[in-house]
Amino acid sequence: MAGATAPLLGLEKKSLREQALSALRIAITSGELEPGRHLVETELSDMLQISRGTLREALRQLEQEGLLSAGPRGRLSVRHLDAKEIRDIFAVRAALESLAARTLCELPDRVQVTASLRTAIEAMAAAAEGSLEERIESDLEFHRTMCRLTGNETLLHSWESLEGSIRMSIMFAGLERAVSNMSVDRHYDIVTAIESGDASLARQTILEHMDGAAANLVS
Amino acid sequence: MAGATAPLLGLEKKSLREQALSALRIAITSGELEPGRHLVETELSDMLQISRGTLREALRQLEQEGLLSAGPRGRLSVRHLDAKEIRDIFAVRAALESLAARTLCELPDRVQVTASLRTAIEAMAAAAEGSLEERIESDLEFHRTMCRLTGNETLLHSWESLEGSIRMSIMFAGLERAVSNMSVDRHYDIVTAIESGDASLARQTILEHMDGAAANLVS
DNA sequence: CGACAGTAAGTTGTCAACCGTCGCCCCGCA
DNA sequence: TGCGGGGCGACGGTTGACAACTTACTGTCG
Repeated sequence: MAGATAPLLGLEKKSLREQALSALRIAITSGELEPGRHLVETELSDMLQISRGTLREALRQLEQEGLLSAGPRGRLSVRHLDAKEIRDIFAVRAALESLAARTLCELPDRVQVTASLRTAIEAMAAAAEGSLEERIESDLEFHRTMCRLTGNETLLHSWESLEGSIRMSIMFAGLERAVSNMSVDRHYDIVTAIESGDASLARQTILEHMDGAAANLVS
Repeated sequence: MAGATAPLLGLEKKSLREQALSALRIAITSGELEPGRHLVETELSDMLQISRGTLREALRQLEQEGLLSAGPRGRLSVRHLDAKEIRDIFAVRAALESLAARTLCELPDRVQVTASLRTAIEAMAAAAEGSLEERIESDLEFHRTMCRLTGNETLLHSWESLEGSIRMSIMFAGLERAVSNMSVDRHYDIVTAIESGDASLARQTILEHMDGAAANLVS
Protein backbone atom coordinates (compact mmCIF):
# COMPACT_ATOMS: atom_id res chain seq x y z
CA MET A 1 0.00 0.00 0.00
CA ALA A 2 2.66 2.44 1.01
CA GLY A 3 4.73 1.50 -1.99
CA ALA A 4 3.81 2.87 -5.40
CA THR A 5 0.90 1.09 -6.96
CA ALA A 6 1.19 -0.03 -10.54
CA PRO A 7 3.47 2.29 -12.52
CA LEU A 8 1.41 5.05 -14.05
CA LEU A 9 3.38 6.54 -16.86
CA GLY A 10 6.64 7.32 -15.21
CA LEU A 11 5.44 10.59 -13.71
CA GLU A 12 6.21 10.89 -10.07
CA LYS A 13 6.29 14.43 -8.84
CA LYS A 14 3.05 16.37 -8.85
CA SER A 15 -0.44 15.64 -7.71
CA LEU A 16 -2.23 12.78 -9.36
CA ARG A 17 -4.59 15.22 -10.99
CA GLU A 18 -1.73 16.99 -12.71
CA GLN A 19 -0.16 13.75 -13.74
CA ALA A 20 -3.44 12.65 -15.23
CA LEU A 21 -3.73 16.00 -16.94
CA SER A 22 -0.34 15.63 -18.58
CA ALA A 23 -0.95 12.05 -19.53
CA LEU A 24 -4.27 12.88 -21.15
CA ARG A 25 -2.91 15.94 -22.88
CA ILE A 26 -0.18 13.86 -24.40
CA ALA A 27 -2.53 11.06 -25.31
CA ILE A 28 -4.78 13.50 -27.12
CA THR A 29 -2.22 15.66 -28.86
CA SER A 30 -0.31 12.61 -29.97
CA GLY A 31 -3.38 11.13 -31.55
CA GLU A 32 -3.45 8.16 -29.25
CA LEU A 33 -6.98 9.24 -28.48
CA GLU A 34 -8.42 10.05 -31.87
CA PRO A 35 -10.57 13.13 -32.40
CA GLY A 36 -14.22 12.41 -31.91
CA ARG A 37 -13.54 9.52 -29.60
CA HIS A 38 -15.94 9.31 -26.74
CA LEU A 39 -14.28 9.23 -23.33
CA VAL A 40 -15.80 7.10 -20.62
CA GLU A 41 -14.94 8.19 -17.12
CA THR A 42 -14.75 4.77 -15.57
CA GLU A 43 -12.66 3.51 -18.45
CA LEU A 44 -10.14 6.32 -18.10
CA SER A 45 -9.97 6.24 -14.33
CA ASP A 46 -9.33 2.56 -14.60
CA MET A 47 -6.69 3.08 -17.26
CA LEU A 48 -4.87 5.80 -15.32
CA GLN A 49 -5.41 4.07 -12.02
CA ILE A 50 -6.92 7.06 -10.34
CA SER A 51 -10.33 7.57 -8.84
CA ARG A 52 -13.18 8.96 -10.84
CA GLY A 53 -13.29 12.09 -8.72
CA THR A 54 -9.70 12.97 -9.34
CA LEU A 55 -10.12 12.19 -13.02
CA ARG A 56 -13.16 14.40 -13.31
CA GLU A 57 -11.18 17.38 -12.06
CA ALA A 58 -8.63 16.77 -14.77
CA LEU A 59 -11.28 16.33 -17.44
CA ARG A 60 -12.93 19.61 -16.50
CA GLN A 61 -9.62 21.34 -17.00
CA LEU A 62 -9.03 19.70 -20.37
CA GLU A 63 -12.50 20.73 -21.37
CA GLN A 64 -11.69 24.32 -20.59
CA GLU A 65 -8.47 24.06 -22.54
CA GLY A 66 -10.51 23.10 -25.55
CA LEU A 67 -9.13 19.61 -25.94
CA LEU A 68 -12.43 18.02 -25.09
CA SER A 69 -15.90 18.95 -26.18
CA ALA A 70 -19.00 18.22 -24.18
CA GLY A 71 -21.89 16.53 -25.83
CA PRO A 72 -25.42 16.18 -24.49
CA ARG A 73 -25.69 14.99 -20.94
CA GLY A 74 -22.09 15.76 -20.19
CA ARG A 75 -20.61 13.18 -22.47
CA LEU A 76 -17.10 14.19 -23.32
CA SER A 77 -15.26 13.45 -26.51
CA VAL A 78 -11.97 14.44 -28.01
CA ARG A 79 -12.47 17.66 -29.88
CA HIS A 80 -12.42 17.59 -33.61
CA LEU A 81 -11.01 20.60 -35.42
CA ASP A 82 -11.88 21.72 -38.88
CA ALA A 83 -9.94 24.13 -41.08
CA LYS A 84 -11.88 27.18 -39.96
CA GLU A 85 -11.27 26.44 -36.32
CA ILE A 86 -7.56 26.10 -36.95
CA ARG A 87 -7.52 29.46 -38.65
CA ASP A 88 -9.48 30.90 -35.73
CA ILE A 89 -7.07 29.47 -33.19
CA PHE A 90 -4.11 30.88 -35.04
CA ALA A 91 -5.81 34.26 -35.32
CA VAL A 92 -6.11 34.41 -31.55
CA ARG A 93 -2.61 33.12 -31.14
CA ALA A 94 -1.37 35.81 -33.48
CA ALA A 95 -3.16 38.47 -31.48
CA LEU A 96 -1.58 37.26 -28.25
CA GLU A 97 1.89 36.88 -29.63
CA SER A 98 1.81 40.20 -31.40
CA LEU A 99 1.00 41.75 -28.06
CA ALA A 100 3.98 39.90 -26.66
CA ALA A 101 6.25 41.18 -29.39
CA ARG A 102 5.02 44.74 -29.01
CA THR A 103 5.48 44.56 -25.27
CA LEU A 104 9.00 43.24 -25.59
CA CYS A 105 9.84 46.10 -27.94
CA GLU A 106 9.05 48.57 -25.23
CA LEU A 107 11.07 46.85 -22.55
CA PRO A 108 14.12 48.69 -21.30
CA ASP A 109 16.31 45.60 -21.07
CA ARG A 110 15.67 44.29 -24.54
CA VAL A 111 19.19 42.96 -24.73
CA GLN A 112 18.65 40.26 -22.14
CA VAL A 113 15.33 39.40 -23.70
CA THR A 114 16.70 38.94 -27.16
CA ALA A 115 19.54 36.93 -25.73
CA SER A 116 17.08 34.50 -24.19
CA LEU A 117 15.18 34.29 -27.41
CA ARG A 118 18.32 33.58 -29.39
CA THR A 119 19.09 30.76 -27.00
CA ALA A 120 15.66 29.35 -27.66
CA ILE A 121 16.24 29.56 -31.39
CA GLU A 122 19.52 27.76 -31.00
CA ALA A 123 17.65 24.99 -29.25
CA MET A 124 15.42 24.83 -32.29
CA ALA A 125 18.39 24.66 -34.58
CA ALA A 126 19.84 21.87 -32.48
CA ALA A 127 16.58 20.00 -32.67
CA ALA A 128 16.41 20.45 -36.42
CA GLU A 129 18.12 17.12 -36.82
CA GLY A 130 16.02 15.44 -34.19
CA SER A 131 12.56 13.95 -34.28
CA LEU A 132 9.53 15.85 -35.45
CA GLU A 133 8.24 15.94 -31.89
CA GLU A 134 11.41 17.58 -30.64
CA ARG A 135 11.26 20.21 -33.33
CA ILE A 136 7.68 21.04 -32.49
CA GLU A 137 8.49 21.11 -28.81
CA SER A 138 11.34 23.56 -29.25
CA ASP A 139 9.24 25.73 -31.53
CA LEU A 140 6.45 26.00 -29.00
CA GLU A 141 9.03 26.63 -26.32
CA PHE A 142 10.30 29.62 -28.27
CA HIS A 143 6.87 31.16 -28.54
CA ARG A 144 6.03 30.39 -24.94
CA THR A 145 9.27 32.00 -23.88
CA MET A 146 8.37 35.10 -25.82
CA CYS A 147 5.17 35.40 -23.84
CA ARG A 148 6.88 34.65 -20.57
CA LEU A 149 9.55 37.29 -21.08
CA THR A 150 6.94 40.02 -21.27
CA GLY A 151 6.38 39.53 -17.55
CA ASN A 152 2.66 39.66 -18.25
CA GLU A 153 1.32 36.65 -16.37
CA THR A 154 -2.12 37.02 -17.83
CA LEU A 155 -0.72 36.94 -21.32
CA LEU A 156 1.33 33.87 -20.56
CA HIS A 157 -1.65 32.17 -19.02
CA SER A 158 -3.89 32.93 -21.97
CA TRP A 159 -1.27 31.61 -24.35
CA GLU A 160 -0.88 28.43 -22.34
CA SER A 161 -4.62 27.94 -22.35
CA LEU A 162 -4.38 27.99 -26.10
CA GLU A 163 -1.39 25.69 -26.27
CA GLY A 164 -3.46 22.53 -26.26
CA SER A 165 -5.51 23.76 -29.18
CA ILE A 166 -2.36 24.71 -31.03
CA ARG A 167 -0.99 21.24 -30.55
CA MET A 168 -4.22 19.73 -31.78
CA SER A 169 -4.04 21.92 -34.86
CA ILE A 170 -0.56 20.68 -35.55
CA MET A 171 -1.58 17.09 -35.10
CA PHE A 172 -4.66 17.54 -37.24
CA ALA A 173 -2.65 19.02 -40.07
CA GLY A 174 0.04 16.41 -39.83
CA LEU A 175 3.47 16.76 -38.35
CA GLU A 176 5.26 17.02 -41.69
CA ARG A 177 3.27 20.02 -42.71
CA ALA A 178 3.82 21.59 -39.32
CA VAL A 179 7.58 21.41 -39.31
CA SER A 180 7.73 23.50 -42.44
CA ASN A 181 6.69 26.37 -40.19
CA MET A 182 9.77 26.03 -38.11
CA SER A 183 12.37 27.68 -40.18
CA VAL A 184 15.09 29.04 -37.96
CA ASP A 185 15.45 32.09 -40.17
CA ARG A 186 11.88 33.19 -39.80
CA HIS A 187 12.24 33.05 -36.05
CA TYR A 188 15.37 35.13 -36.22
CA ASP A 189 13.33 37.69 -38.11
CA ILE A 190 11.06 37.96 -35.12
CA VAL A 191 13.94 38.50 -32.75
CA THR A 192 15.60 41.11 -34.93
CA ALA A 193 12.31 42.92 -35.21
CA ILE A 194 12.02 42.99 -31.44
CA GLU A 195 15.62 44.03 -31.14
CA SER A 196 14.99 46.98 -33.41
CA GLY A 197 12.43 48.25 -30.93
CA ASP A 198 10.02 48.96 -33.74
CA ALA A 199 6.75 47.78 -32.24
CA SER A 200 4.72 47.87 -35.41
CA LEU A 201 7.40 46.03 -37.32
CA ALA A 202 7.52 43.36 -34.64
CA ARG A 203 3.77 43.07 -34.69
CA GLN A 204 3.72 42.80 -38.43
CA THR A 205 6.40 40.14 -38.41
CA ILE A 206 4.44 38.01 -35.98
CA LEU A 207 1.20 38.44 -37.85
CA GLU A 208 2.84 37.31 -41.07
CA HIS A 209 4.53 34.43 -39.32
CA MET A 210 1.24 33.20 -37.90
CA ASP A 211 -0.65 33.86 -41.09
CA GLY A 212 1.83 31.79 -42.99
CA ALA A 213 1.76 29.08 -40.37
CA ALA A 214 -2.00 28.81 -40.40
CA ALA A 215 -2.15 28.85 -44.18
CA ASN A 216 0.45 26.15 -44.23
CA LEU A 217 -1.49 23.94 -41.88
CA VAL A 218 -4.81 24.14 -43.64
CA SER A 219 -3.58 24.50 -47.21
CA MET B 1 -29.82 29.52 -3.84
CA ALA B 2 -31.39 26.88 -1.67
CA GLY B 3 -32.12 24.80 -4.68
CA ALA B 4 -34.04 22.30 -2.64
CA THR B 5 -36.53 20.07 -4.33
CA ALA B 6 -38.71 22.17 -6.54
CA PRO B 7 -39.43 19.56 -9.20
CA LEU B 8 -42.55 21.04 -10.67
CA LEU B 9 -41.90 23.41 -13.52
CA GLY B 10 -38.30 22.85 -12.66
CA LEU B 11 -36.21 24.73 -15.16
CA GLU B 12 -33.11 23.95 -13.19
CA LYS B 13 -31.14 23.93 -16.38
CA LYS B 14 -27.63 23.92 -15.14
CA SER B 15 -25.67 21.33 -13.26
CA LEU B 16 -24.87 21.90 -9.63
CA ARG B 17 -21.28 22.49 -10.57
CA GLU B 18 -22.24 25.34 -12.86
CA GLN B 19 -24.55 26.80 -10.29
CA ALA B 20 -21.75 26.71 -7.76
CA LEU B 21 -19.47 28.27 -10.32
CA SER B 22 -21.84 31.17 -10.84
CA ALA B 23 -22.45 31.62 -7.18
CA LEU B 24 -18.77 31.71 -6.39
CA ARG B 25 -17.99 33.99 -9.31
CA ILE B 26 -20.57 36.42 -8.07
CA ALA B 27 -19.43 36.14 -4.49
CA ILE B 28 -15.90 36.95 -5.53
CA THR B 29 -16.51 39.68 -8.05
CA SER B 30 -18.95 41.34 -5.73
CA GLY B 31 -16.42 41.43 -2.94
CA GLU B 32 -18.42 39.19 -0.67
CA LEU B 33 -15.31 37.07 -0.56
CA GLU B 34 -12.53 39.56 -0.03
CA PRO B 35 -9.29 39.27 -1.98
CA GLY B 36 -6.73 37.25 -0.10
CA ARG B 37 -9.33 35.32 1.79
CA HIS B 38 -8.48 31.71 2.25
CA LEU B 39 -11.13 29.31 1.00
CA VAL B 40 -11.77 26.14 2.92
CA GLU B 41 -13.33 23.37 0.91
CA THR B 42 -15.50 21.92 3.62
CA GLU B 43 -16.69 25.35 4.58
CA LEU B 44 -17.72 26.23 1.04
CA SER B 45 -19.29 22.89 0.25
CA ASP B 46 -21.27 23.27 3.41
CA MET B 47 -22.27 26.80 2.52
CA LEU B 48 -23.31 25.94 -1.01
CA GLN B 49 -24.85 22.67 0.04
CA ILE B 50 -22.93 20.61 -2.43
CA SER B 51 -20.45 17.85 -1.92
CA ARG B 52 -16.76 18.45 -1.76
CA GLY B 53 -16.18 16.62 -5.01
CA THR B 54 -18.54 18.76 -6.99
CA LEU B 55 -17.18 21.87 -5.35
CA ARG B 56 -13.62 20.96 -6.19
CA GLU B 57 -14.51 20.75 -9.86
CA ALA B 58 -15.87 24.27 -9.68
CA LEU B 59 -12.84 25.53 -7.78
CA ARG B 60 -10.46 24.13 -10.37
CA GLN B 61 -12.31 26.07 -13.01
CA LEU B 62 -12.25 29.29 -11.03
CA GLU B 63 -8.57 28.77 -10.50
CA GLN B 64 -8.05 28.54 -14.23
CA GLU B 65 -10.10 31.66 -14.74
CA GLY B 66 -7.72 33.51 -12.51
CA LEU B 67 -10.18 34.30 -9.75
CA LEU B 68 -8.39 32.08 -7.30
CA SER B 69 -4.73 31.65 -6.68
CA ALA B 70 -3.18 28.50 -5.33
CA GLY B 71 -0.87 28.71 -2.38
CA PRO B 72 1.39 25.99 -1.08
CA ARG B 73 -0.11 22.55 -0.86
CA GLY B 74 -3.17 23.45 -2.87
CA ARG B 75 -4.57 26.01 -0.54
CA LEU B 76 -6.76 28.35 -2.52
CA SER B 77 -7.40 31.97 -1.82
CA VAL B 78 -9.18 34.77 -3.59
CA ARG B 79 -6.75 36.39 -5.95
CA HIS B 80 -5.45 39.82 -5.16
CA LEU B 81 -4.75 42.17 -8.06
CA ASP B 82 -2.30 45.00 -8.06
CA ALA B 83 -2.13 47.87 -10.53
CA LYS B 84 0.33 46.16 -12.83
CA GLU B 85 -1.80 43.07 -13.09
CA ILE B 86 -4.80 45.16 -14.02
CA ARG B 87 -2.82 46.84 -16.75
CA ASP B 88 -1.67 43.43 -17.94
CA ILE B 89 -5.18 42.07 -18.00
CA PHE B 90 -6.39 45.02 -19.99
CA ALA B 91 -3.48 44.69 -22.40
CA VAL B 92 -4.54 41.13 -23.18
CA ARG B 93 -8.14 42.18 -23.36
CA ALA B 94 -7.20 44.90 -25.80
CA ALA B 95 -5.33 42.42 -27.96
CA LEU B 96 -8.33 40.11 -28.08
CA GLU B 97 -10.88 42.79 -28.72
CA SER B 98 -8.80 44.48 -31.36
CA LEU B 99 -8.69 41.15 -33.15
CA ALA B 100 -12.45 41.05 -32.83
CA ALA B 101 -12.82 44.53 -34.28
CA ARG B 102 -10.48 43.77 -37.15
CA THR B 103 -12.30 40.56 -37.90
CA LEU B 104 -15.66 42.26 -37.91
CA CYS B 105 -14.32 44.83 -40.35
CA GLU B 106 -13.62 42.13 -42.86
CA LEU B 107 -16.98 40.47 -42.54
CA PRO B 108 -19.23 40.65 -45.60
CA ASP B 109 -22.41 41.26 -43.63
CA ARG B 110 -21.17 44.09 -41.51
CA VAL B 111 -24.58 45.70 -41.56
CA GLN B 112 -26.17 43.04 -39.41
CA VAL B 113 -23.22 43.06 -37.11
CA THR B 114 -23.28 46.76 -36.51
CA ALA B 115 -27.02 46.56 -36.01
CA SER B 116 -26.52 44.05 -33.20
CA LEU B 117 -23.84 46.20 -31.67
CA ARG B 118 -26.04 49.27 -31.78
CA THR B 119 -28.73 47.32 -29.99
CA ALA B 120 -26.20 46.46 -27.32
CA ILE B 121 -25.24 50.10 -26.96
CA GLU B 122 -28.87 51.05 -26.61
CA ALA B 123 -29.09 48.59 -23.76
CA MET B 124 -26.18 50.42 -22.19
CA ALA B 125 -27.90 53.74 -22.68
CA ALA B 126 -31.03 52.35 -21.09
CA ALA B 127 -29.01 51.08 -18.15
CA ALA B 128 -27.32 54.45 -17.75
CA GLU B 129 -30.01 55.41 -15.27
CA GLY B 130 -29.88 52.09 -13.49
CA SER B 131 -27.60 50.70 -10.87
CA LEU B 132 -23.87 50.55 -11.24
CA GLU B 133 -24.04 46.80 -11.56
CA GLU B 134 -26.46 47.02 -14.46
CA ARG B 135 -24.25 49.49 -16.26
CA ILE B 136 -21.23 47.27 -15.86
CA GLU B 137 -23.22 44.26 -16.96
CA SER B 138 -24.41 45.91 -20.14
CA ASP B 139 -20.95 47.19 -20.90
CA LEU B 140 -19.42 43.75 -20.62
CA GLU B 141 -22.29 42.40 -22.67
CA PHE B 142 -21.39 44.80 -25.46
CA HIS B 143 -17.80 43.67 -25.57
CA ARG B 144 -18.73 40.03 -25.28
CA THR B 145 -21.16 40.45 -28.14
CA MET B 146 -18.41 41.94 -30.23
CA CYS B 147 -16.34 38.83 -29.72
CA ARG B 148 -19.27 36.54 -30.32
CA LEU B 149 -20.21 38.20 -33.60
CA THR B 150 -16.85 37.36 -35.10
CA GLY B 151 -17.92 33.74 -35.18
CA ASN B 152 -14.52 32.84 -33.80
CA GLU B 153 -15.35 30.49 -30.97
CA THR B 154 -11.79 30.40 -29.76
CA LEU B 155 -11.71 34.15 -29.50
CA LEU B 156 -14.97 34.20 -27.60
CA HIS B 157 -13.76 31.51 -25.26
CA SER B 158 -10.49 33.30 -24.56
CA TRP B 159 -12.36 36.49 -23.84
CA GLU B 160 -14.74 34.73 -21.50
CA SER B 161 -11.81 33.18 -19.68
CA LEU B 162 -10.63 36.67 -19.06
CA GLU B 163 -14.01 38.01 -18.02
CA GLY B 164 -13.60 37.03 -14.40
CA SER B 165 -10.31 38.88 -14.18
CA ILE B 166 -11.87 41.90 -15.82
CA ARG B 167 -14.64 41.91 -13.25
CA MET B 168 -12.11 41.64 -10.47
CA SER B 169 -10.23 44.59 -11.91
CA ILE B 170 -13.40 46.61 -11.90
CA MET B 171 -14.18 45.66 -8.35
CA PHE B 172 -10.66 46.33 -7.23
CA ALA B 173 -10.68 49.78 -8.73
CA GLY B 174 -14.10 50.61 -7.38
CA LEU B 175 -17.34 50.71 -9.27
CA GLU B 176 -17.51 54.49 -9.50
CA ARG B 177 -14.23 54.69 -11.30
CA ALA B 178 -15.29 51.89 -13.60
CA VAL B 179 -18.50 53.44 -14.81
CA SER B 180 -16.63 56.40 -16.14
CA ASN B 181 -15.39 54.03 -18.82
CA MET B 182 -18.86 53.40 -20.05
CA SER B 183 -19.57 56.41 -22.11
CA VAL B 184 -22.09 55.58 -24.78
CA ASP B 185 -20.31 57.83 -27.25
CA ARG B 186 -17.04 56.04 -27.01
CA HIS B 187 -18.76 52.78 -27.76
CA TYR B 188 -20.44 54.32 -30.77
CA ASP B 189 -16.99 55.24 -31.97
CA ILE B 190 -16.08 51.60 -32.00
CA VAL B 191 -19.12 50.67 -33.99
CA THR B 192 -18.62 53.41 -36.54
CA ALA B 193 -15.03 52.37 -36.94
CA ILE B 194 -16.14 48.82 -37.64
CA GLU B 195 -18.80 50.09 -39.96
CA SER B 196 -16.23 51.97 -41.97
CA GLY B 197 -14.47 48.70 -42.67
CA ASP B 198 -11.15 50.29 -41.88
CA ALA B 199 -9.47 47.54 -39.90
CA SER B 200 -6.58 49.56 -38.60
CA LEU B 201 -8.88 52.38 -37.54
CA ALA B 202 -11.06 49.89 -35.68
CA ARG B 203 -8.04 48.36 -34.04
CA GLN B 204 -6.75 51.75 -33.04
CA THR B 205 -10.09 52.75 -31.59
CA ILE B 206 -10.23 49.65 -29.43
CA LEU B 207 -6.67 50.03 -28.26
CA GLU B 208 -7.32 53.59 -27.19
CA HIS B 209 -10.57 52.61 -25.53
CA MET B 210 -8.84 49.92 -23.49
CA ASP B 211 -5.84 52.04 -22.78
CA GLY B 212 -8.05 54.75 -21.41
CA ALA B 213 -10.10 52.24 -19.46
CA ALA B 214 -7.06 50.71 -17.83
CA ALA B 215 -5.53 54.07 -17.05
CA ASN B 216 -8.81 55.11 -15.54
CA LEU B 217 -8.96 52.10 -13.28
CA VAL B 218 -5.47 52.34 -11.90
CA SER B 219 -5.06 56.10 -11.94
C1' DC C 1 11.21 31.92 32.36
C1' DG C 2 12.13 30.13 28.00
C1' DA C 3 13.03 26.36 24.71
C1' DC C 4 11.51 22.11 23.07
C1' DA C 5 9.13 17.80 22.29
C1' DG C 6 4.77 15.85 21.61
C1' DT C 7 0.16 15.98 20.63
C1' DA C 8 -4.16 17.61 18.75
C1' DA C 9 -6.73 19.95 15.23
C1' DG C 10 -7.31 21.58 10.57
C1' DT C 11 -7.08 20.95 5.51
C1' DT C 12 -6.12 18.99 1.27
C1' DG C 13 -5.45 14.81 -1.86
C1' DT C 14 -7.39 10.70 -2.94
C1' DC C 15 -10.17 6.81 -2.81
C1' DA C 16 -14.19 3.47 -2.88
C1' DA C 17 -18.85 2.61 -2.96
C1' DC C 18 -23.22 4.11 -3.72
C1' DC C 19 -27.76 6.32 -5.60
C1' DG C 20 -30.79 8.43 -8.98
C1' DT C 21 -31.62 9.60 -13.52
C1' DC C 22 -31.48 9.82 -18.36
C1' DG C 23 -31.11 7.93 -22.87
C1' DC C 24 -30.41 4.11 -25.80
C1' DC C 25 -31.05 -0.52 -27.44
C1' DC C 26 -33.22 -4.66 -27.76
C1' DC C 27 -36.89 -7.68 -26.99
C1' DG C 28 -41.39 -9.30 -26.57
C1' DC C 29 -46.04 -8.67 -27.38
C1' DA C 30 -50.07 -7.06 -29.87
C1' DT D 1 -45.11 -3.35 -38.26
C1' DG D 2 -45.02 -0.87 -34.34
C1' DC D 3 -45.16 0.16 -29.59
C1' DG D 4 -44.23 -0.38 -24.53
C1' DG D 5 -40.95 -2.06 -21.28
C1' DG D 6 -36.91 -3.61 -19.15
C1' DG D 7 -32.22 -3.55 -18.77
C1' DC D 8 -27.94 -1.39 -19.03
C1' DG D 9 -24.39 2.06 -19.64
C1' DA D 10 -22.83 6.42 -18.21
C1' DC D 11 -23.00 10.69 -15.91
C1' DG D 12 -24.04 13.97 -12.02
C1' DG D 13 -23.74 13.95 -7.42
C1' DT D 14 -23.12 12.23 -2.51
C1' DT D 15 -21.08 10.15 1.52
C1' DG D 16 -17.59 8.70 4.45
C1' DA D 17 -13.23 7.58 5.17
C1' DC D 18 -8.12 7.75 5.41
C1' DA D 19 -3.32 9.39 4.72
C1' DA D 20 -0.11 13.11 4.63
C1' DC D 21 1.16 17.34 6.02
C1' DT D 22 0.74 22.06 8.55
C1' DT D 23 -0.15 24.64 12.23
C1' DA D 24 -1.20 25.59 16.70
C1' DC D 25 -1.29 24.35 21.33
C1' DT D 26 0.34 22.51 25.44
C1' DG D 27 2.79 20.51 28.93
C1' DT D 28 7.29 19.46 30.58
C1' DC D 29 11.93 20.16 31.60
C1' DG D 30 16.26 22.66 31.91
